[in-house]
Amino acid sequence: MSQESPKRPRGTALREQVMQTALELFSDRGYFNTSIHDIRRAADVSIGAIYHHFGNKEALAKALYDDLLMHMERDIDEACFGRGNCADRCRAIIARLFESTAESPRMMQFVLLAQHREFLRDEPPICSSRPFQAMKQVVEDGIRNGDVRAIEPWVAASAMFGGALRMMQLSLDNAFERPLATYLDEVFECGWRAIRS
Amino acid sequence: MSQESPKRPRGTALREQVMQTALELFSDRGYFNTSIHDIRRAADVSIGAIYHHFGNKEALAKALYDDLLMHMERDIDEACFGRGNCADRCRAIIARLFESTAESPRMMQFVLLAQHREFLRDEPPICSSRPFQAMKQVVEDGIRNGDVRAIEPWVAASAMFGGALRMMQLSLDNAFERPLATYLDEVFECGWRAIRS
DNA sequence: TTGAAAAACGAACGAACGTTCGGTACGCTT
DNA sequence: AAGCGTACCGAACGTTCGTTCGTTTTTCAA
Repeated sequence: MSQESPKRPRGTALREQVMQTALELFSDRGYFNTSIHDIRRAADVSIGAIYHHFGNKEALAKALYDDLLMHMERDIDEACFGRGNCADRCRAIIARLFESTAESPRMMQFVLLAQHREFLRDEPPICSSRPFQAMKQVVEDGIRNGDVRAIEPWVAASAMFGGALRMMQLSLDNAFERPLATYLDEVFECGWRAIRS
Repeated sequence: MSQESPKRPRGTALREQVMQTALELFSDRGYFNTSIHDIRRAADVSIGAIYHHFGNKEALAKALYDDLLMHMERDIDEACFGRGNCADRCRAIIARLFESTAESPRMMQFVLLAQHREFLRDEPPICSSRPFQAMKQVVEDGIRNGDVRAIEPWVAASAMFGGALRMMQLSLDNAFERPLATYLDEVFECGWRAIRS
């Protein structure tokens, strides 16, 4: 009988414990204001365990970043699934992003604001990561079948999702009193008016 | 006779020398990857001089940040000057921001991407800084006199300028081959369609 | 039961960092 | 000339950080 001790998580459990703690500290105080010793203390694990699982501090951040990007990509894929229409897809993507921002603000904070290139030096810019490429692809498909005006795809993607992303940042900065989701209709309407044909 | 030595700048000249060097290093490698000793070496000044003028590292960053925000605010004010029309103002603001991004990419990088709250802990979020408030104000005026649809001001401002700001970030990440300015017409057109009545 | 690999532990280390401080150089007033 | 304040200098300091590594504990197949 293999029991997972709540006090001293072993194996995969410890790995996830460390990653979750690291996410909290990194997004609250920033990567450089968080030491391995801080993570050790907050996660109640040993220095050795962290280095056993991740190798070094930068690799821990990279593992976290990859994990969060994967989640975000899955969210976007799920939002598109079963929707053929460009407008429907865009709306579903924004809705999903808004939900994630409300439910897991730290995750969004890390992905959007992490300024990851300051500590992941050779990581490509976030605009070329899979989830953002997928968003651009949806708009490009819209241009191809005529739902969207024939404009530069970068411009179209920025116009469609730029406002929504800004609203997410503002929400993370606590600029709003109402929940982010209550702005969904207006935000989508603006983005769609910007690019529809 | 007071002569300004080019080799060993004195007074204000040294101060600006340090700030310019700090901007280069901070925006190239990031605040935490740049040590005071790095700045000392690159600016060819002494440690003592830096501390004499700025007090400490964080205060140097703050001085830089305030200076750049002031520049940006002046840019926006100048763009609006003499233009009463909301659309004209918005277009002029985006044009000016695009110019600044092309001319002083490091300045824009620092202001937009610096993730300044990671090292300026008690600085308010950038969305509440003067230049961004000014952009929101232009759109609010547009709503008041009917040029812009009656929607939540935050949504309208994000829709009008969110796409442009995203394009600037993409440009700073070298996502484009063409100069940023060549997208100006399309970017403005998208933003304006999003919010015009 | 045993043995060896994997996981976890944490004291200790060396390098790098931000900052200090005792000092010198210079310009201006008296 | 003398006195004074500002500007500048840089060796040295104390701290913190990421990382190492010898050791202990756990797991599990044989």
